[in-house]
Order: sequence, then structure tokens, then C-alpha cells
Amino acid sequence: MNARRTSRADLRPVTDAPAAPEPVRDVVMRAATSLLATDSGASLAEIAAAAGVGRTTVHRIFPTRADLLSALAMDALDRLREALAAARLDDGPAPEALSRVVDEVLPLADELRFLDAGPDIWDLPQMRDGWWSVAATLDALVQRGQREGDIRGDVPAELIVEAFTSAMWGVWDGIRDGRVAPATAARHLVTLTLGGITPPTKR
Amino acid sequence: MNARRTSRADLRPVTDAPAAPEPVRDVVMRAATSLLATDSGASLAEIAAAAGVGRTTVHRIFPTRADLLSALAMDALDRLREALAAARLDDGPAPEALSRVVDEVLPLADELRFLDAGPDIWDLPQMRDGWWSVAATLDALVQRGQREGDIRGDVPAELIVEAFTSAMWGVWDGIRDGRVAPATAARHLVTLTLGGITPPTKR
DNA sequence: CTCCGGTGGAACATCTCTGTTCCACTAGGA
DNA sequence: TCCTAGTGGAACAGAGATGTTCCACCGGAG
Repeated sequence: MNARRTSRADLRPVTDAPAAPEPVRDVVMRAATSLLATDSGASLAEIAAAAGVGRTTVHRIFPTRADLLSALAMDALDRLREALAAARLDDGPAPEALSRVVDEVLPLADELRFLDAGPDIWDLPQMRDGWWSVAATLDALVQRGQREGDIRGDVPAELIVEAFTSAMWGVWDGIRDGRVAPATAARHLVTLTLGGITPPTKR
Repeated sequence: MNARRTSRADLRPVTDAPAAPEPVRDVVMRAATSLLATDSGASLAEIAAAAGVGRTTVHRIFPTRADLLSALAMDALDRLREALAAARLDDGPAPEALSRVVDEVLPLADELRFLDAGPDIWDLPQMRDGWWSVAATLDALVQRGQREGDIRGDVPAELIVEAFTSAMWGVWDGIRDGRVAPATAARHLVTLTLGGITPPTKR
């Protein structure tokens, strides 16, 4: 399959690349991501309509609804893992790494927002496992920070990770609903996470 | 209706109060609360079964599913408002009031957890309005703290409230799923909220 | 031009949930 | 004892969604 695609591409002159037609699969997934973000109960018919394709076509690519959700979940997890990789969790002091996590993950809001929608997605074992592994990665980061004395040790790492990730979800929501300014959200979230609400002058 | 109930009660001797039979309505609401907390899509049939009553009876009390959800939402908001009242938001420094909020609200997890389940509940205008007013109350508290110099002013109040409430939701989840120890959760959450993750020794 | 893969549309069976109606039963009060 | 309100069960219609099948169409490759 890959070979065939490659050979076809090679036949074309590289110069006037005719705006490679986006695979239908991707169009459907984008539409689903965007639709499910605001309406977790969106039916396959609605998703198909939003993607501009027939319901039959959706069904040909994703035989069941679970297949579609699963593909979306895998995609989301991939992006998340890429973001964590880009944050270089093992480099430098843990708090700085956490700050990079915010910078890398927060912009993904549009593509991950749909996750908070339905429980259907979290019912997928792959999703639970994948998320668990992400949380475990962050756990390890926080624990490293605690060992190295850069993160307070009097609060369990799991609770820190839980509060941290939840705060990020909340800020996503706030951005979506217009309660939080997108541009400065990352910086403020980092400030809060590192220093809490106590003003710097009072410590 | 109220009068009739009162007069009946008055006829009984107060001494051997025969364990007043719990109104069916309350039984149903409790069952629904508990069931929806883990399965937002629970059908009325499942809820009725969990409550130990017939589906017909549920339907007699709550003509439509929306009526039931609405009643649950109102109940949850009432409890939340009571908790905020008990936290005496206007007394003393704002950070201490916030800390009391955690102490009062966190134990409500069992009764409020079902809120994170379905979007159905948040679609109710009463729920959105009610929650909005709760958030506004917290906003005001944070702003007071900022005016009085007890809460940092370089982060918008809405973002603080957003991150704070989200962290609380997250800790609820963590408790439910066994990732977070219930007994110490409130204290740790307060510690994090006030001081962030930076160890006290490093400031 | 012809063929053919991919597509869209229509129709269908099936399932599940909701909301409604009707009837039988039972416990407690008059 | 009889009556009645409240209840539970069964059955029904309707709505919506899913998954399947079949067929017509179109555009590009040969």
C-alpha cells in the first residue's frame, strides 16, 4: 500500500504538485474531532455531513462508531506523546520541563478537546492505557523533581499530576468558552503551577 | 400537600418515631446520583432498578428524563451553595476562605460527581446559570484577595478560579479512581493552590 | 471509448430508550 | 370490611441511531 502510493507520487513531476487531495479518512477525522468537541453525542450522520461525505463512506472507512472513536483516540494520544517528547522531560530541572509541557500541550486544545466530551472514548481500553502511560510519564517527571529538590515533597506526586493536568483541562475549557485569554493562558498557568496563588511579595 | 403531611406526622407520638419511610422521590434521586456518577448514560430503567422501584413510578415523579436531571442539578447546586455559605467567603483573608472552600466542597464529591458525567446536565439552563453564579462568587473572592494583596494580581482571577475548580474536579476523580488518598487530599490541594509546586525551602 | 474503483443515496432491519396507557395488586385509612 | 391512593408490570407507539445492502453515478486509468 505504501509502495503503491510512493510510486504514484514519483510519477508526477515534483514541481507542480497538484495540491495532493486529502485522504477522505483524514477529512472525516478532522470533522469528527471538531464536531465531537462541542457535541459529544454527534451522530455518524452529522459527522458525515460535516465532513461533506456520505454516511456510507464514513461507514466504509470506520465500520463501526467505535472504530472511528478509537482512531480519534489513537491520533490524540500520538499528538500528546509528540508534545511530551518535544517538551524534553529529561532535560534540566523538572519545573522547567513542566513549564515546557504546558507550552507544548496547551496549543493542542483544538485537537484534544473532544476527549472531554463522551465517556465512550474513555471506555476504550487503548485510551485508558494510553492516558495512563501519559500520566505515568508525568508522575515520573514530578518524582524526579522531588528527588532533586526542585518540587515540594510534602505533596504526593500523583496528586500534583492530577491537579496539574486537571488545571490544564480547565484552562482549555476556559479558552473554548471565552473566559480565558488564549495568548497568555500558558504563561499564567505555569506561574500558578509553580508558585500558587500567594503573591511573590508575601513570602 | 405539605399540610396533610404535617398533620399526619402530628398525630403520631414523637417518642417512637417509626423511622419515617423515605419518600420515593428521594430514593430515586439517590440511586440516580450514584448510578450517573459512574455511567452518565444510565437509562431510566437502570435507575429505577437501582432504586428498587418500577420504571412507571420514576416516570410518575419525574415525567421526563430532563425533569429528573433538572432535579438532580438543583439539588447539587443547593449543596454547593450551602458549602460555600459554610465556608464564610467574606470572613478573613481570601486565601483562608479558599482553603475553607476546599474543606467544605471536597467531601461533597459523592453527591456532585455525577455532574462530570453527561453533557445533558450542563445543557440545562438552570445548571449553567447556577454554576455560573457559583463561579462568579469564587471570582469575587479571588478578586477581593487580589485587592487586599493576599492573592497574586499578575494572573487573571478567572484563570485562577478555572484552574482551582478544575484541580478540585481532578482530585475528585483521583479519589474515585483510587489514585489519591481521600484523607489528606484536601490539605494537599490547599497546599498546592496556595504555594504551587515549588518547595518552601527554595524561595 | 470502456472499464472500474470509489462514492453517495435510498431503503431496510434492528436496537434501545423514552414516554404513554391500561390493568392488577396491595397496604393502610375510613 | 370496603375504598382508595400509590405502585409495579406489561404492552405499545414513536423517535433516533447504527449497521447493512443495493444500486446509480462519476472520473480517471488503460
